[in-house]
Amino acid sequence: MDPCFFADNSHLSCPGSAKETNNITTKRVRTIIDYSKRRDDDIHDQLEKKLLENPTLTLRAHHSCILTYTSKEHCRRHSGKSDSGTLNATPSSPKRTRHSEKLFHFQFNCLFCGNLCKEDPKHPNRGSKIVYCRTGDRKEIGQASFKSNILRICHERGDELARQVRTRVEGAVSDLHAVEARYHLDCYKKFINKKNIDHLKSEKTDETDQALIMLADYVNQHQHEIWNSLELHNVYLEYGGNIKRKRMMLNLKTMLASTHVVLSCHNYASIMVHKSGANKLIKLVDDKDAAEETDDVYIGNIAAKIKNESKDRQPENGKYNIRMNKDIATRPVSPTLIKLLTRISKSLTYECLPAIMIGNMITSLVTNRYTPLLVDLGVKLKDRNMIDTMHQYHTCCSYDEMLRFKSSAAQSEESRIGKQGLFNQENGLVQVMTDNFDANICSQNGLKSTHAIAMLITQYGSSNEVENDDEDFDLTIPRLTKQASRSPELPDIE
DNA sequence: CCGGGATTAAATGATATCAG
DNA sequence: CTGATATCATTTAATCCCGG
Repeated sequence: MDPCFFADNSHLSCPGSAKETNNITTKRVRTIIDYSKRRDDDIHDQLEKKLLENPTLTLRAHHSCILTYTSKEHCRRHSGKSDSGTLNATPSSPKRTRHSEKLFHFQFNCLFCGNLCKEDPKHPNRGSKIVYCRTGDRKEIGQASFKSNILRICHERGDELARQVRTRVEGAVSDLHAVEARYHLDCYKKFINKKNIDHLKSEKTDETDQALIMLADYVNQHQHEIWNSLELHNVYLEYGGNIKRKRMMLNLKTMLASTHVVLSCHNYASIMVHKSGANKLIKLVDDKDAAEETDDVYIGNIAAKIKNESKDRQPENGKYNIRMNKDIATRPVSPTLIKLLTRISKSLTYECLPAIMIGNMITSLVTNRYTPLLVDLGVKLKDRNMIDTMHQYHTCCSYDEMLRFKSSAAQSEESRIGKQGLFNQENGLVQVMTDNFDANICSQNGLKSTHAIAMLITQYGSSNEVENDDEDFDLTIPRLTKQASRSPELPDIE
C-alpha cells in the first residue's frame, strides 16, 4: 500500500498505515499547493517541482489528512492568533422558542397561582383542597357567571397576578368547566379576599390620600413640636384616614422626607421631628461612611447565613439525580437567599424559576459542586459551545461533568437492564408483536418509501418487579470516578 | 503553607454532515 | 466529489481545592 503523502511531510499526525490511502487528483494537488503557501511551509516547493516533471501528477494520501490540512479552521489555528478578530465573534444567541415560556394547562395548573394542581393519589387530603370548575353560569338570571366574576375581580385588583389570571381565563376557548379548569381553594379565597383587594387599592391610592395630605400640612404648621406615631395616627384618623399606623408612618415619612426625620426604635413608637429641632433630641450624624459601615455589617450577616445554608444543602458528591422537577431543583437553595430575592423583586419568589436558578448557582459556587439542576441544564443544552458559554456564567455544569453524568447514567442503566431479564422465559410468556407502518415523508429511502417495522415485546408477570421498583425506586445513580467514566468496564457477556 | 489529586479551559484530531 | 463546517472526544497544561 502506498504511504500517505502527509505521513512524513508535515507536522500533521497522520494515522500512518492504519487506513487505506486515496488517490489524489492533480486538481486537488494544486489546492494543496495553495494552502501550503498560505501556511508558509515547504510543501508547495516540493509539489511544484514534481508537478513540473509530471503535469498529471497524482498522489496517495488519506482523505482526512487533506481535509485537516486544507481546513480553514486548521489553517487559522496553524497561523496562530494573528487574525484573532474572528475568534472573538460571539456565539449566536440561543433561539427563543415558544416552549421556553412557562406553560399553563387548565387540567394541570391552578387557575390562580399557576402551580401544579393535582391530587396526590397517596395523600388525597394533603395540601390545599382542589376545586374543579363545574358550572358555566349561575342558575338565577342576572347573576354574574363565575368567569365574569373572576374577570371583574381581576379588574379590581389590577396587579400582576390579576393580569396573569385574566390571560388564563380569557384564553379559555369556552367556559371554564369545559376546559376542565381547576384551582386550589386557598388560592381562590386569597384572590377574591376583599381585604387583599382593598390593600392593593390603598397601595395605589396612597398618593391621593386626602387625610394624609392634611396630616402632613398639620405637621408642617407645627414645626417645633415633636410627634410620636400614636399621636399622629390619632390625628390622621380624625381626618378620616383609613390605613394602619405603620403604613401611614411610612407614607408620611416619604412625604416629609425633605423636612422631617423619623426616629424609630424597636418596640417603641416612632418619633417624628423637624430636622431643625432634631438636634435637641439626638445628635444627628450625617455621615455616609457610618451608614455604609452598618450596611456592611448587615450584608455580612446575611451573606454568612446564606453561605452556611447553602453549604448545609450541598448536593451529595457521589450521586446524580435522574429526575428533575421543581422540588429537586429547589432543594439546594438557601431559604434566606430566597427571602432576600423576594424582597428585591416580586418576580423572584420561592416558586419562580429565576430565583431557583440564582439559588442553584450560588450553592454551586459556594460548595464547589454541581447541583442537580445545573447538571440537568447541561444535559439539556447538549451542545458543547452552549455548555461552555453558559458554564462561564455558571448557569450549567461543565462539559466534562455532563459527559461524566452521561457515562454514569449509561453504565447504571446498563446494569439495571441486565437485571431486568425481560427475555428470560422463566418469568412468563414473552410476546412479540410486529407490524409494518406507512411511509413517513421524513425518513424515506432511495425509493421514496419506507419499509419499516415496529416491534413491541412484552412479558406478562415481569411487571411485578417493576412495580416494586416504583414504590421506592432509587432516584439517584452513582457518580462514577473520572477514570471509570472514561474507560467503562465492558459487561461480561455470557 | 504545601503537595498531590481533581478539575478545567483550550487545543487538537477525527469524523460526520452540509451544500454546491 | 469537493470543500466547508459542525460535532465530539481526548489530550494537556494550568489551576483549583482540600487535607495535613
